[in-house]
Amino acid sequence: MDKKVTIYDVAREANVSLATVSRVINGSSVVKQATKARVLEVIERLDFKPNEIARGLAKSKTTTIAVVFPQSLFAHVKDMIGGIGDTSRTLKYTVTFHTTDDIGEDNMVNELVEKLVKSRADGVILFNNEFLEEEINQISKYKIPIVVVGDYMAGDNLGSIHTNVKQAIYDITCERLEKGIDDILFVTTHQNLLSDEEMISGIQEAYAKYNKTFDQILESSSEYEESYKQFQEYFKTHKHQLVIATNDKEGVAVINGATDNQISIPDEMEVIGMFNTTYALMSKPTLTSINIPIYNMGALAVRLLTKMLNNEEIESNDVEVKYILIQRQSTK
Amino acid sequence: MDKKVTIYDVAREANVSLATVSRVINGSSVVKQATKARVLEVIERLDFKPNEIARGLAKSKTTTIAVVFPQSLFAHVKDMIGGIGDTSRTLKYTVTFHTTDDIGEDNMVNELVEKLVKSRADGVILFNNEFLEEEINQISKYKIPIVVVGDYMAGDNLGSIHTNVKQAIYDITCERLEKGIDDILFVTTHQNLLSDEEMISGIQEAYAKYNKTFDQILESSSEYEESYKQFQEYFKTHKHQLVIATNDKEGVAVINGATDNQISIPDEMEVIGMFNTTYALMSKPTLTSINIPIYNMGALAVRLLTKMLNNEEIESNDVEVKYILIQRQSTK
DNA sequence: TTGAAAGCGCTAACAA
DNA sequence: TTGTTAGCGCTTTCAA
Repeated sequence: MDKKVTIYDVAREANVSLATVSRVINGSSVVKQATKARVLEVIERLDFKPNEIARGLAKSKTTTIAVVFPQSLFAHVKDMIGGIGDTSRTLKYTVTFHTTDDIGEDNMVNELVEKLVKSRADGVILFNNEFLEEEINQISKYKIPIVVVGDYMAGDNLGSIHTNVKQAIYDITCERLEKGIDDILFVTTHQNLLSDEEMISGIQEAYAKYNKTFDQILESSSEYEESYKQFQEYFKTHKHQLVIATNDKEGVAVINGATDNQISIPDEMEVIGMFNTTYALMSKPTLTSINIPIYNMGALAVRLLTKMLNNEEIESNDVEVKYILIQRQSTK
Repeated sequence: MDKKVTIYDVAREANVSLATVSRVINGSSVVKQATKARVLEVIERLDFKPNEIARGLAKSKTTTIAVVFPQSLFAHVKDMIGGIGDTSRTLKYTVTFHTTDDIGEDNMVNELVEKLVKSRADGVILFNNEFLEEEINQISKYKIPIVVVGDYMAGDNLGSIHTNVKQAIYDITCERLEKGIDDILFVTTHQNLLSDEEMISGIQEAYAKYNKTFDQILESSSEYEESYKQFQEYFKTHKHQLVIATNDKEGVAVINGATDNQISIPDEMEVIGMFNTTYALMSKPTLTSINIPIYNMGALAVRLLTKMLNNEEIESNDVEVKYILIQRQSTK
């Protein structure tokens, strides 16, 4: 076990050429059964594990996909990692993770691309974030296939997995406006997996339909503690009929902040969160939330990307997944 | 940009041998300034990015570290990823992620090791889990350095980052026993980042010190929804003076389950969670929790591993990090 | 200070 | 069905 055993060792021991060994480990069908058996026996006996690096060099393919995301999006990416991990495992791809700061130092994107290119990842999965466009531009130069999660995107060597949040928000808003409820607050944070611009335009279009204009947007911290404090203050002097938050953590902060000010939820004020995370289950009252199939988005991203890599048939390189509104106690 | 530019292209363009180019990109000091400048200019102009795969093959080093964890531990690993990502980024290491099932199929560990060995990762970071021993045994055979997070471990090519939870639990328990509080319930889940055996022995030793025996242990689901239901039932017929949970999610489930049964916290029952996560801030009352510096543990794991890889001086390959009890409303 | 050349461990024509 | 051989793109002696 001391010296790494190579394909040469196997070849010598099995009395065949290394080409034959290579054929065996790559499942070529031309090898005679007897030879194959002999080679396999030797591989087993010597505990030979083909060096993926050497193979990568020879084939100019690494069967590696790079996943890139800003730290702040981690909470969302987290649930996706299950889907990404499982799928890439069954598809025999290795995944490398690259996190970026949120600070957005000037050369951050450059550094990232440098690393991606050097590592010769076959493809990359990106998440909707404020530097997305820049990232795509840079990476595309090197013809590396990209799949973006969280925003609509399609093109050459470029696909995406997304969900129609705009529609979701539009529907919710229309439903309230229909009932005469029009004091809606939209709460967002700096970084979000799903485009908050889309969501806002969803609300706006709904308002427009009822000949009203919408402009109640509040930005809060992605740190629960901070946004909770913010809402504790905020609800001393404010109250709305409905609050829509871009994620459950904010939603819970709203519930707790409002409750501290004796605002009764959902009677006086309704709250809706997003992503249907564990957070939504913990609050009192529990939080109504838009469920986004995060795990699936991860799985689909890997699936789509590998299809692109292997030139498989692709129905659409711009995949939409369905959301569902999960009703809980924070809405009527 | 179409054909990948290689070191040959640079060499030709700069009128030097590829050895010289190699020296330049590896920062060798022997190259004449003028030559170096010329080469760098060409590198820039051609946008040459050295192929890490080829380099890996030539040097038999990949500057890659593999991080392996079971899906169920993700919630904990999540916060560590920041530390792992940041540190490996500054140290110029690439990290690959490998998740394992919790099902623990027979050959799961074998498959994992197969992948690790083939990928020629320089080192691996493992997390405390039920298959840890098996994983270590298998991986060690290939002389791949390992750092374990979450449990004490030391040896040849083996280090660890851990925290003395046993002491933490021991202290907490003693403090109560001193006051005559001896009805303590310990709540654990199937998989945990920190060894619950350690924690339990911490309680037991405290009890022993007071000539009592401890045996109130409850296993609950790692799914909040399930454990919440479990505690809603449980506290219909039970009550304790103190509940210690192996993580905040369980702690919140306890608080909510008990509160539903009109058990007043902390007056009638105290609750302590672990890891000091956002969950602990959301509950009402907020949850007292043992803060474990998760980010640092990730950073330290990478640091220790890279030291092992580069034969740097190591004070101890068994690093202990400090915990702190964060007092909140769920304890008196 | 630089260059020539032999690997690193594998794949993939091309021959046999 | 198998073997020979030329790469893949870099690092690293050894000479010059």
